[in-house]
Amino acid sequence: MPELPEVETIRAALAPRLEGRRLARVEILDPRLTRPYDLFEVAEELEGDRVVAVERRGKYLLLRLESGLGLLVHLRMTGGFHWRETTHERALLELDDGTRLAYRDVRRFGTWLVLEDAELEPYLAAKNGPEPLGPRFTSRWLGERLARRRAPLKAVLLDQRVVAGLGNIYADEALWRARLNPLRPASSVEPDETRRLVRAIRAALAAGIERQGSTFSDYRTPDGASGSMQDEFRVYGREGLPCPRCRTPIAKTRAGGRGTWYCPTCQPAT
DNA sequence: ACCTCGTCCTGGTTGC
DNA sequence: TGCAACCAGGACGAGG
Repeated sequence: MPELPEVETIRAALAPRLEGRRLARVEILDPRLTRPYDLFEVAEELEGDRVVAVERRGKYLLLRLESGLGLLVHLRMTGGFHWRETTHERALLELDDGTRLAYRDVRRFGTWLVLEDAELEPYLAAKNGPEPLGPRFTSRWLGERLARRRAPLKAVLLDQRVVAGLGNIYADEALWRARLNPLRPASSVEPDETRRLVRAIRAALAAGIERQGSTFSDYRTPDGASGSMQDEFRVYGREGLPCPRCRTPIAKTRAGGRGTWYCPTCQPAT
């Protein structure tokens, strides 16, 4: 499931080969991709437009086009781009250099949205809080958001308006690094714990980017390569295995409706 | 306003 | 061995 490190890895792989290229052909193979809008006409409109930048905001990929339009892609669970032919292709981009770029999405949760230049910023700002690796994500900001929420800490971290880009995996990994229990009410987190959490979120995501994301089911880079972050998971998916810090068996619970792994010793309930 | 839960979707895993 | 039920989860909408 692509989270910030996986989306950033995909962005970095696409940018050098997309930027400056014209979209010679745009084909939507699965109409669900653009639901609730009908993108078939817009797809035609995109043809001939030139990609000027490939950006990432939270878990969104943004293809900025010369005309001012932006193609906003959310990969959800199983979306991804592939330079080579693959299965479960839901859309195709053909570039003016003859290159074929396929959009693959087994489970079809992913979405494509085309917005005008002026609409992009308001849309992204409404969906996403600060970038966790950027200067706006401070312990003060996070502390203010946590203070007003009684939901489990992990559930609040999965709220993209609080911090953009965390998903189920990196939320668990960050909480382990910060030694915080995922089920604690968010408002119970103290200022020094919030500072630890900010550093832990940054470290967990930076490690993921460095390792080109984590591949254990579906995610691949556009070149078909696997990430290696899954070999570095401290808690995610490791029920019963020893905590890397204290050797206590990792426990599994549910938080915010999601499978949640943590160390009962390092991450005590209170 | 906040919180929880169901929904979307498919393939891999589990259990009988 | 076969097949159905279950499970995974990001975002969103319904309902409390």
